Amino acid sequence: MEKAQTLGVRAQQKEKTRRALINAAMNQLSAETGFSSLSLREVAREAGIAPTSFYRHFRNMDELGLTLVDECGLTLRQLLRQARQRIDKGGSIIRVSIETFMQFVADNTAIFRLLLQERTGRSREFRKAVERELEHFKAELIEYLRDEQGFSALLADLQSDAIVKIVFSAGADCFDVDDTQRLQIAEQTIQQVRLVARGAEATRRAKVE
Amino acid sequence: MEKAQTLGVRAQQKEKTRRALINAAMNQLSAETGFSSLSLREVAREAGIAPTSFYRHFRNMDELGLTLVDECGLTLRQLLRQARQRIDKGGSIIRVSIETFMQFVADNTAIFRLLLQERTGRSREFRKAVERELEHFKAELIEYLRDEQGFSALLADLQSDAIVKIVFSAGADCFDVDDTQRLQIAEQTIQQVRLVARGAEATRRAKVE
DNA sequence: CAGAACAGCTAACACCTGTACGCTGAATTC
DNA sequence: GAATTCAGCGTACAGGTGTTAGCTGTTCTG
Repeated sequence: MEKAQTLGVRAQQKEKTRRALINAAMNQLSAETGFSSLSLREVAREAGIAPTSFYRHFRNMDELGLTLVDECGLTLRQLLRQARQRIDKGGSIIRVSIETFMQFVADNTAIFRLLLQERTGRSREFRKAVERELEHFKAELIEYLRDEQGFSALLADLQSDAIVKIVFSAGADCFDVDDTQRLQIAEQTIQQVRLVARGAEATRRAKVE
Repeated sequence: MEKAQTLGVRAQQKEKTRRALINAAMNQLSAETGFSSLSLREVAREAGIAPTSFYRHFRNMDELGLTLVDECGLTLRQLLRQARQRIDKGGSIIRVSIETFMQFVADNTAIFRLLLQERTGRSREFRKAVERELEHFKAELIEYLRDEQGFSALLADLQSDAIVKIVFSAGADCFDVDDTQRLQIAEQTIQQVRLVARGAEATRRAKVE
């Protein structure tokens, strides 16, 4: 709204169809097909524009894909940051974070699948982009473990890397699963993260003594 | 050899071109493209047969893909089982298993990528197939933790699930990486698995007391 | 208000895709 | 040795793909 007025009718409209393209891509992703086998023409069709008009917004499909990856990571991180603020009113940080994460996966299955899928597939550029997102999570977790929990830099790194791996893998487990099963997975993941935390704690003690 | 004689010239030749198709698919996988965007025609071309002859061996590309997944899981499991036997002559089971695993990933990058990629993508049937492979690993690990290490069923399950997640995620980290970096990743993974093991140990103690 | 900018369009291109059909020649069977 | 089986082939079709070139009408700019 506020930006729209300063943007002019034209740019406003352009942004609108850009969103339409992004949404169309996300919709087609939620079907059975992966991003790599989805076509410029079909995306354009669903967005309601001519195939050739696609190029007014993205140089090719890959550019659209990278946009999707960026957006997905961004919104997920925002969500988790909000969740962490809610913790100050009491509650386990592990539990709240993981439950938030799982809720995100359930709500945005298609786009989260893109994230996980392109982590191992497609072009190197895609993989780098996803890895960058995972690094963001890891970095925030490291900061927390070091500053709030007093872990050494090395142990914080090792620990958070393991946790990110466990949590994102658990996210992948949620794809073909109903709500109650998802809650079970969340519960299991919480316990696993606690396992790691406990191991790190034990390691710290062993080194201090 | 021994089977070839009883198999007849004809069946022998058929098996040969079947392998050619499988190898062709693996080769094309090692390029940049994922399995979903790889075409029957190109695979047939690389295998040196006419496109239509493909159907003499597989009903469609998906059937070929599932074959690939099965084979990959099978050889990896055999490798790990061999590794575990070598352990009896001394050496940490964690270290030997993970180093074997990482070596496999380095040698069979293309097909391992298929495994990880189809875990989150494509048809439900593919995902189920990959999940089945992961379950096999988990099951063997559970057995070891329960019988040899004396963990409770619940704790063994929790622990091995976490370990499989960590190790396979680490495998994904090896894609765009040279040999020395891969060794670093292996080292880090070993420490992380030990973290989990230590956490599980601490949990067991806490429950006993 | 004239002129530039530009999102979106249509038409057309060269190419690739999966698959149906029917044939051929060698291996197999009886 | 005649009959059958069947892996592999060539042809052909209908439909999809990305991308180029050039037009149109609206919005923005000076």
